[in-house]
This record gives sequence, C-alpha cells and structure tokens, in this order.
Amino acid sequence: MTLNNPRRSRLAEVARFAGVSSATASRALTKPELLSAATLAKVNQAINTLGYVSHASARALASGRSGMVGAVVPTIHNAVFARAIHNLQMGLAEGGLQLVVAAHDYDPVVEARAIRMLLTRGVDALVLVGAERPRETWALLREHRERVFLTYTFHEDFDSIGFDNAQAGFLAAQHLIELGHRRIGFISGPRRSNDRMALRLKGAVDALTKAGLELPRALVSEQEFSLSGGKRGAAQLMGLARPPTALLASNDLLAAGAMHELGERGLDIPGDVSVIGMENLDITGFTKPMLTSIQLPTEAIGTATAHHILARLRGEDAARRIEFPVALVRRQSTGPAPRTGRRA
Amino acid sequence: MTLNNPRRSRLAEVARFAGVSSATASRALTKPELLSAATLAKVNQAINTLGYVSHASARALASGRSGMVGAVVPTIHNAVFARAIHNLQMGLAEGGLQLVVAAHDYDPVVEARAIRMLLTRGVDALVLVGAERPRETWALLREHRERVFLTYTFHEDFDSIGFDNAQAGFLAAQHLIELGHRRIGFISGPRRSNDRMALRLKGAVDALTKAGLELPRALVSEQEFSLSGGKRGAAQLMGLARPPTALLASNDLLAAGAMHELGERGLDIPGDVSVIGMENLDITGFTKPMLTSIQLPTEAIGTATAHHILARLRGEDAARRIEFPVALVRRQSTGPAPRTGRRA
DNA sequence: AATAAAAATGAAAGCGCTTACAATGTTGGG
DNA sequence: CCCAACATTGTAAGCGCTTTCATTTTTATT
Repeated sequence: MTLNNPRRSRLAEVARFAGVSSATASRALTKPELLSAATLAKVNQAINTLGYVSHASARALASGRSGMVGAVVPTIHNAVFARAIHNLQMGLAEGGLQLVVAAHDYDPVVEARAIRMLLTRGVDALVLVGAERPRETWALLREHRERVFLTYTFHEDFDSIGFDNAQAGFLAAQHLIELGHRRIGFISGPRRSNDRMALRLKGAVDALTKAGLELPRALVSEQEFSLSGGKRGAAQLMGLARPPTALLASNDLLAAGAMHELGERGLDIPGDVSVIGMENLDITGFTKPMLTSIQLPTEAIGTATAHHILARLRGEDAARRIEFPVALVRRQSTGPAPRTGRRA
Repeated sequence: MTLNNPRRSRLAEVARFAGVSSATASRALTKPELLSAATLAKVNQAINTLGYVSHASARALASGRSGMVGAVVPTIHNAVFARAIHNLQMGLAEGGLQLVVAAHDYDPVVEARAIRMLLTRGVDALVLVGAERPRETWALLREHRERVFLTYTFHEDFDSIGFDNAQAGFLAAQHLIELGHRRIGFISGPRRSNDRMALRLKGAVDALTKAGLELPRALVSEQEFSLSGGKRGAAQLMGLARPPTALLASNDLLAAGAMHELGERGLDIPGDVSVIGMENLDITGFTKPMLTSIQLPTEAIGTATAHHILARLRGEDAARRIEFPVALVRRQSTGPAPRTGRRA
C-alpha cells in the first residue's frame, strides 16, 4: 500500500509509453527472443527514456527466482576464503547473479542461522564451506538439496567443489620426511566444526605411518588461527623434553607465528628447525626465511563454483564433484634435519 | 503463477490454523506489540507447528523494505576492508539486516554497475568506500541520498563514517622527521579513483612543509598494492643518485615489500633506512624488524556504520559525520636518521 | 449504567512483476 | 484461395505479504 519511491517508474508506464501491453514489456526484459525486433526496440527505447529499473523483489515474487546466490563462510578475514569469495562474486556477476555473503566465525549455531536467513531470502543457490555441521542443519539443507553447493570438502549428497585436504597434509609431511625429519610437530587450527583441519592432520599422520613413523599426541598442538596461536603452538612443542626438528602448521598464519617463536628462541630456520605451512598465502613471501607451503586451489574453487552454479541454474548437467589438485611450494623454511644425534 | 515450493507454507495457512485473519498473522510477525498476548501465542504456536518461514521477496514487495544492506568495496582481499566488512555484517545482523557485498577492484565502471544492481535490489542502505567516482555515479547516488553511507572518507552531502587520511600521512611523516630524516621517499598506492591515497600523500607533504622540507616528485613512487609493488617502489627510490634515508608507504603491504627489497640490497632497517607503513595490519608483526605503522580504525568503521544505519532506519537522528582517530604505532622499523653526512 | 476512548481484529486492496491462456496476425502447403 | 501451424501480442490472474480503513471488543470515565 506504500508508494515506494514516487519517482521510480513502473513497468506499466514503460508499456504505456511504448504502446504495448505490460506482458510484452516484461518479455522484453526476460525473454527478448520472443518479441519481434520492432517491438523490442520500442520497449527498449521506452526503458531508456524513462530510466526504468525493474523492482527486484516484485520480480522475485512473481518469478520464483531471486537472482541471488548466498555464501556462508567461516570468515572473510582469512585470505583463503577472501580469494574464493572474490572469484565467486566475479564469476556470478557474469551471469547476472548477485552474491550475498555471511560469515559465522566457526560457530555452528551462527552458521545455521545464516543458512536459514539466506534460504528465507530465497537465494537461487547456497554455497557452504566444509561438511561438518549439526544434524538439524543437514536436515534443513537436504530439503534444498538442489540449490546447495559445498566447497573445500566433499559430500556424497551435494554438488561439491574442493580439494583433498588430507593430501595437503600428506604432501607437507612427506616433504619433511624426505628431508630426513623423524620427529615432526604439528600445529593445527581448531578442529571442532572444521573437518578440513582434521583431514589435514590425518593426511600428515598417513604420510608418517607410511614411513614407519608416528605422531604422538604430545606433538600435536591445537591453536586458534592467528599469529599468536602459532607462536604458542611452537612454544609448546619446542618446550618438550624432546622437541621436534620440524614444525608442520595447518595454515600459513600459524606457521608464521611459529617462526616468530623460533626466532625468539634463537633457533635457526631451517638449520635447527624446519617449518612448513599450508595455503600458500602472500605472507609466505614476507617471512624470513620465506615459508615453504602447500598451495591450495582457492581461486579455482571460487571461479569453478560460480561457473558450476551458473550451469546448474541454466539446467545443464554438470559433474557432481569437482576436485582440484594441491601442490608443494618449496621455499627457504625447510631443510635437511639436523644430525645432532639422537638426543638434542 | 508458479507454485514455488509446494511444501513451504503460506502466511494464510498459519492464519487459518491459528483461527485468525491473515492480517493478524502478519502483525504477529512485524508488530507483535499490537496483538493481545493470547492471539500472539496462538499465532506463534501455529508458526512453529507449521514450520512457517516468511517469504522475503513478498514481504519486501509489500512493505517497501528489503531488509538488505549493500556494500560496495574496492576489494575484500585487503584486510582493511575485510575487517570493516566483517564488523559491518555482524553489526547489521544484530538488527536483522542482511549484508550484500560487491567488490569492484578499483574500477569505477564496475563500481557503478554494482551500485546500480544493489539499488535495483532495493537495499535499505548502501555503504560505499571513498568519495571519488564519476559524475554520473554521484548523480545516481544523490537520488538515493538518504540511503547512501560513505566510509573511509567524508562528503558533505552524505552520512560519512571515516577517519582523516591526511592525518595518517601527516603522523607518519612527522614521526620520520622527528627521528631526523630529511629525505623521505614515499611509496604510494594507485591514486586514481582512490582519494584515500591522494590524501595520505598530501598529509605527508604537509608535515614536510611544516618542517621546512619538501617532497620532490622523484621521491614519490606510485605502485599497485602488493608485495612486489612495494619492492619495485623501494628499488626505484633507492636507485636514485641521492636515495632517501626513510621510506613511507601508504600501506603496510607496500612497506613490507619495500623492506624485502632493502634486505636484498644489504641495507639495515632501521640502521640505514627507516620504513613506516600504514593500516597496521597483522603483517606488521611478521616482518623483521617489525613494522612501524599507522593504526587505522577499520573495525570501528564497520561497527559504527552498522549501528549508524540501524539508527537511521529506525528513524532516529544521528550524526551526519563520524570520525575516528588514527594513531602511530611504533615498532622496530623506524629509527634515527643515519648521520653519514650530506652525501651518501 | 451509559458513553467516549482505546485496543484488538478483520476485510480487502494493493506492492510491481511474470506467465498461462486466449486472441490475433502471418505464412505456406494443398 | 482455404486452413493448419506458427509467430506475436494481449488479458488477467496471481506470487505471498503488508497495511489502510472499518468494525468489533474492551476499558475507562462520569
């Protein structure tokens, strides 16, 4: 009952101006191929002179499609997600879709709320990160199976775009093992509500196992994602009676923090201790020495997800699962294990 | 004409179930204080048992309010914006508003497109960064004056939430001057379509002028925002016949890149050359030595903008201009100017 | 107890657009 | 030339909700 913006023109006015019915005017916008060239031109003419812009809500209500894609991510602070979101947005924009982002800071409750909110908003597609969340949330998602897309991990029941997190952990550990390290400390990010972390750890354990080694619980330190988290992790591990000769962090931020701590302890990297991170963020180039890391396909995930969604919305079929490779990026922070004998 | 989701229940069903009119059911959602406790309870009961969720588009169409806030930022890659966006989103969520983000990568054309798109979508508020954009874009924005909010700079005609960029430049330069530096190199980010960069440079010039010094054009290097941009900038400035004794970068990323270059040239920081950045990003703690910087109130901007918008939407009046202070954060990368005499 | 004022509810008219269906105009084969 | 088949366009019925206005119920006032 409210005249929204009195200035804003309606489709009806465009139609009147062009001397056609509003149905025709509408078709000029949505299915121009149905109109004769002449009529189409008339309508477009009218649209231009009137400066008409369509009302998205009205359109969404009538058509049942919102033109929006929702993305619920842990955080946009982390460059891993920022990159993917950036590419996702750019890709979707090509198809005329608008991205709506919500962050939940690794809180499953907040995530559920965000998902519900976006579903209410009628997003045409919903992009999520990871595959670990409460039962109820999954139930809700299943009801919308065809518009839900999972990234960074895989799940049988949904279209998934990601990479092998375990492989990332495996490669990192393998690299250290090949350099002769036998005692490796693992600094992990928070593992609850974050299957990616669990998988990276698992991959590392697998590599060690394969080499006949093991990862005692004492050599795993779980820390929050931050510089100081990494610092604390390194402090904890290096403070052990038999400290590790290499530190594997499940994230470059943690690794950089760890390097800091090692520096303060007067330890040489990689002479005394090797350090390897994951995600291959820009900061790998800032640290001294530069940080060896595992390159994760974050940009690719964003772009591929966008294209995948666009294809699905067009009704094309597409692979249910898209997997990108991960790769070791050798820099200066890893080197041969010191041969100081069995005891430090 | 399309039965959207056959399962999803309508407000009318809720009303029927509760034995009230749909008007009452609607009021239970939007203005519960108008209903008697008994009716409200009945309706809520019905909502729960039916698992009703309202249809956002329909609601937006009928009410003229979308419940969405748009933000158009240069990029979410940069932590400066990522932080602000994060806080903005959190703050808006408290008020039940959903944030929609679009990035334009410093391209005015893309920015204009994004603005138009969000306006079409009927956002209740539109948050923009900076005050430099083409005439036509401004014209468009003026038509929506009351829902446009500017951040990171100020503009007479719009509500603005920001800080004094010139002051940031001033503080940085002043700090170097106080340390005895007389020849200061300035590494700037791209200045076109980015008034913040221009202002930061201007502030630095002001500080120098005040001290009876000047900033010759040759000592200003404009580079893209990146580690390698900073590296190139430093290379250019240090390659001069009379190189500066201090480098002032308008962004920590650039500063970190510059430090890298200085390191490769075997120069000691701050013994031979001092370096100061801006934005006080996390990476200031990663560099060796740790980077002196100017702290910018990015989180505050996000939070304040959210609260400001919420207040405005509630119809309260609020300050047209909110300004936060900037501050110098001394770390290890700046020190007294070397007294190597007049000639290097 | 009668009445004015306030509170709670309902009826119904849209919000601006899309689209099923009907109607009209065209075209070409027999 | 007539009629089926197609291409265009128009008519009008919603999409699911909010909100004005009218109506009924309750409460307060004298």
